[in-house]
Amino acid sequence: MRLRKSLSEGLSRSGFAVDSAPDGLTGLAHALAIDYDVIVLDLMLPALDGLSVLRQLRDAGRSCPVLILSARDQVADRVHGLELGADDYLIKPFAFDELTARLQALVRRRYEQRNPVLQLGRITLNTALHCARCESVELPLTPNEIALLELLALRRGRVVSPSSLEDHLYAGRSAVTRNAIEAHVSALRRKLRAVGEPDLIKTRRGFGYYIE
Amino acid sequence: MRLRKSLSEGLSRSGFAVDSAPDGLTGLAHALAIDYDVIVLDLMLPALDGLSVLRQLRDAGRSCPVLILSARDQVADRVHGLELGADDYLIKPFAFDELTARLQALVRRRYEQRNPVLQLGRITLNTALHCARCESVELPLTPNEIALLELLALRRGRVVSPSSLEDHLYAGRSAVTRNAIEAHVSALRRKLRAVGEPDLIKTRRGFGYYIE
DNA sequence: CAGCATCTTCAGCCCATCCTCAGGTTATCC
DNA sequence: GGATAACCTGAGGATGGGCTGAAGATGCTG
Repeated sequence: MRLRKSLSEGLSRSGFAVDSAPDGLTGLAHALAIDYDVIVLDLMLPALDGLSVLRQLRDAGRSCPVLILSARDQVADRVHGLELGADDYLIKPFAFDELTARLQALVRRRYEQRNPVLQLGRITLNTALHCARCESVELPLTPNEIALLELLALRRGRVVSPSSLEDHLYAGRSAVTRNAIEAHVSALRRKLRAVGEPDLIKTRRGFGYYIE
Repeated sequence: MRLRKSLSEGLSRSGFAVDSAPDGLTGLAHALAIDYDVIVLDLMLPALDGLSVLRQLRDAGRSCPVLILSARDQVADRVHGLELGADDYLIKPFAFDELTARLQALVRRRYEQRNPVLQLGRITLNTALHCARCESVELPLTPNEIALLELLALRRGRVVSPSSLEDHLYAGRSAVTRNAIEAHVSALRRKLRAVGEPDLIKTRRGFGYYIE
């Protein structure tokens, strides 16, 4: 395909080390074998379409940043791609400079560990869309509840103190009772319990809350 | 510049491996190329001022700890620096010991963030989760007991005085009997004994407690 | 302005945790 | 080896941290 060849050459000239694959199946195989800094994924692919590649990549637990290339009329697919955990997209035809700029941004972001999709047990948390799903059922969380869940998820494996949670939820604004955080955690837990994840958020008495 | 040279030499003598740069531009280049443990940043620099160096460093996603050196009248800059993500600051002129102490604190904090797990004999202590395990069995420690264990573990190899332990456990709050610490050590030892580590915490009569 | 969703506070409950006391044990010093 | 101070430890009442349901406060939307 002409686009693939010219992309490869252009990106190489821009300083990227490029691997390219002629179809979805080989691409997926590469992506599973090698931990790339970033993946450019065309939605129109032979052998296995782009969205399936993305889904299988994410199902395998890979968090590598993915930029989708789509035609102007593939709006639904694009949205679907973002929900599946794509990180960015470009509409064909695009300016080459735009592509390199976005790829660089994605690579940079990767090192800040900001993959927007986090898997927490059976819960999938998308920090870009600010929504949480349990096996494709969306949880009806309020803004503060989502914010809490994201704060804990992004720091998973560490205990987060209530005061730190306060700082992030009410950045600078008026002081609230310590109980406000507790109330939100309580509500959040109730909703998690309803979908069968009662122990996602744990308490470490005297220190704060944590996940995992 | 005299300050730079004497700082370099002093820190080297104190056991730090030091790189130094004559101006902001070279400093930034070094900082982007190498993942330093900690950066000492003078706000008054030729070629590129300290705050710009800091901003560009953070924009590039680098989280390396930064200690700012500023003159007494640069209050606004100092505040701005902390907002940009500096971790500590010192006002010139400063005591050299103060600098090394703070740098060590920053390095230790960074180390703890990256590697929050300490191994003490058969006990694994996770300072991020504030929990202790003995061969994957979690010890049922109370907040004060965990805090005590962490304090001793992070200073292992040196004796920690009861008053220093008090300071950390009851930061500023009401004074308690000296016996309170003893009681907690006692409880902690009992739980360690129960998993077969009876001699982890030792007493140096007249000075305090220590590990190892 | 009414209706709705969300946020915050209140109050009460439960129970893990704390601190102190009192008496026992060990090290240190002469 | 005995006196003394430092340290240890078990027990129990008091404390307060954390949870939760309900209700008032706030703010957004149509």
